[in-house]
Amino acid sequence: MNTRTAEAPGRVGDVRRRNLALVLGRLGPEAVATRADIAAATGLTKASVSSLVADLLETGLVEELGVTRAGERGRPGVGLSLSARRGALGAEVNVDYLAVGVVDLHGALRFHEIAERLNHGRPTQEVLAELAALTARATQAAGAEGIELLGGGLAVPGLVDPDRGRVLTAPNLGWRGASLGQALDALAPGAPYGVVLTNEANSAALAELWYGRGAELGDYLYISGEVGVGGGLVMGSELFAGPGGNAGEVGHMVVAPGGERCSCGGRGCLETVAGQDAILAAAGIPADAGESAAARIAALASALAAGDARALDAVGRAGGALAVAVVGAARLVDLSAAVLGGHFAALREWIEPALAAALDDLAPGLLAPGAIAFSDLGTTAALRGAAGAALRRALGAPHVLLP
Amino acid sequence: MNTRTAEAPGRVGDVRRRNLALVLGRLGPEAVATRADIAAATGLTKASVSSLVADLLETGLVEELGVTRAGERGRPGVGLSLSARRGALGAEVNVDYLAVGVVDLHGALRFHEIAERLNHGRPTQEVLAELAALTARATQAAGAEGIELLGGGLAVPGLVDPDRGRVLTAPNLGWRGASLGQALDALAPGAPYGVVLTNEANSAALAELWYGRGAELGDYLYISGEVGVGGGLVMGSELFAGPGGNAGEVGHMVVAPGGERCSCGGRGCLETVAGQDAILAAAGIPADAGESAAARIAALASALAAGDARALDAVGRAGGALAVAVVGAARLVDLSAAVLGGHFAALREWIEPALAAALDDLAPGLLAPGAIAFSDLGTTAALRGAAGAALRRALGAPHVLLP
DNA sequence: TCATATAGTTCAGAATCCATACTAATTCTG
DNA sequence: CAGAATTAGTATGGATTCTGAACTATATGA
Repeated sequence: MNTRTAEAPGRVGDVRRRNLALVLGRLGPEAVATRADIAAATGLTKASVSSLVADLLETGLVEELGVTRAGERGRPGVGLSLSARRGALGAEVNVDYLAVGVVDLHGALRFHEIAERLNHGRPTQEVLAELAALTARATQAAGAEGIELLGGGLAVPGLVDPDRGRVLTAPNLGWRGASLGQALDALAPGAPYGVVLTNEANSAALAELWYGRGAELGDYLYISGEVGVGGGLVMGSELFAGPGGNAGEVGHMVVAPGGERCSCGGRGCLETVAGQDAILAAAGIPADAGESAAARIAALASALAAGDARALDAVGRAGGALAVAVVGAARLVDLSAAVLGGHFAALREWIEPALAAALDDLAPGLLAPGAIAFSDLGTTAALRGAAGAALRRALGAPHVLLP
Repeated sequence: MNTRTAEAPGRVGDVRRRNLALVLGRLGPEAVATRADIAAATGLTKASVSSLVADLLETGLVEELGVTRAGERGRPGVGLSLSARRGALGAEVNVDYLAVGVVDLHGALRFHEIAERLNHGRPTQEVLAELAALTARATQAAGAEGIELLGGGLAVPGLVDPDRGRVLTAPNLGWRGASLGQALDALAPGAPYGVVLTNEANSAALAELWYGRGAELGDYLYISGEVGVGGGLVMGSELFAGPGGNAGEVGHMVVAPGGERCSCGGRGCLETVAGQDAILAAAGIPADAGESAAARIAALASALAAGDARALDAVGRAGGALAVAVVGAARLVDLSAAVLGGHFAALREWIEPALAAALDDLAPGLLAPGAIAFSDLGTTAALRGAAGAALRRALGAPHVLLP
């Protein structure tokens, strides 16, 4: 490697870019603050804040709300807040559905549409064309509500190269080396921050941070149970992407050294114990052609509720395997919590005790009680995360909206 | 958590601080460049580089070497290089020795002294007093060679809080909650960048990056085999410390879910299979009171060379356990290499094939051939890393040396 | 010896922040 | 109810540091 990163030189203007983002950060989602509040919180002078806010108002990201009723002495301040009239598009291609949505700067999901489709094996172009029709409706709906789209994100269940807009490999879709290129930006035409390709589990991990259980947990590992088992690491309120951008691949951590062979060629991967197919097979739920994954998980839940021994054993082993991965993450990168989504959230009632018991055996006291949370976001997680990432791009670089 | 980190506002002067460090980065260890080279490489104008270099010359971190013989047309440039007359102190307290050294800005170990001591259970104050005597000799030797010390680092085998100068827990020394405070800075009196407390494995991981096998590998997991098994993550040419500063604790990743109970209270930790005591016990090497760890490892090597079945099995299992941890790290944080130090390096001949075979079984193709390296730094690793970290502090913040 | 090429310096102009002084709008007090 | 006190926000001048263009310095080559 030895990539001596040719860092860009610092210019005088960089200071302003940084401070613009700093001020925006103080407004956060839905938070209202006056110029004086911001000056006190950031350490900038009132004069600088005034100047910065003037620029931010011009971008349209920030709105004045009028005088705040302080009830105290002195001139009341003017409330500032992120504008709910700016938003971003989120889209997801998953194995059994397409989904799109629009999220505004207050974090509200202002539009949402989901289309059940079995996408495995369908040609990339065909899927994208259908997705474009959905996003066109989303864009129109946003326009009707007075929302201007800043950018967008597309989440897919696989490894991606966001810089080149390529899906490197998405085994559960049957995609490999698909270049999306212009088709990506066409999902949100004219949006100043463009459309970025992301990994579905990574997006869901971020959605948990911004719109779910993540904020209260701090730094955590998100594990998504879908056909595959994916994940994302959130540290310091950011996704940790890793040197090559593929961090969080918990599905292929080794949790059972002498275990079964995995589709990845390895052995004893988490996916071979806790993946959808693995759990369902171990529980003896038959694979019915054409039946959706959600339906099979529901059947498993029924079996568990009825006390079926095979099912209970399968889910218990999945919980134990998750514990091995969670301990590994806690030790290796010093995480203190985990959030489980996908079928793990659906099977919470049975996964949770098994996981807790295994944690207590493998590393007692490592995680605080309550450190394992379960996602409430369901199928909107990935698209909310993808849209949220676009919004963060805007909040992190507001200067591109200035002349 | 939700620690909305009160980021400092950007000031105009920050630009210069950043650019000073940027120029220093171009000089790197031993690299020679002219002002024009630096301007071309960084994107700064010649005017800015001249001004920045003038400041850096004043700090003493940089020296002019005189005219470079270009042999080409035009005025020859003046070579610039980091000064070998600036250095930092490195010190290590380990279970069976104390060690100190002085490393200069060219990366050369200019002084080195090691004192064999069995430190387990000795009072902190007593050990520090003895260490201070060693560092006093190191400081004097540095002065005699014309080296000015910028700062220092002290590495200990345990969890530390660098900000407060506290050893939280160092089980193998029997230290717990020891506040070093002023004793730390007293190791390098008057050094402008102070003395920082670090974890021994983390320091060794960095030493590998700066002075060992790390630069060629890029991003890697360092695993140190000592009485305990420690580690450090190096990504993007930096140590990844994790949210709480305790990342890299590979010794207690779970590698054998049904395995033995560990001293940490958990079960199946890497340390229970690959720690010094675990390997020696499994190999049937008796624990002789007063005998140094190095001697026992040597005895194990003899047994291995003689083909002793118990010894071979013990080391083989350690290699397999290491593979589980390495795969976990590769998946979770997208690392592509590992460096093994301590007794793993001493037992390389037997560890290496076992590890390679296990990797091929658990995750074939994940790591490139040659991705597993073994350290050559021996007992100097931690102190070189601790000194190197002090030098990097200086190179990253040269402005503190200016009036 | 002079043209050409490259290294490095000088200086004016622009961007930006801070400190200070100012204006604006509200509550409190006599 | 008028003026003092308090807080919000704006305007202005000075300091820092970058860029760009013009300049000086020192080499090679014809």
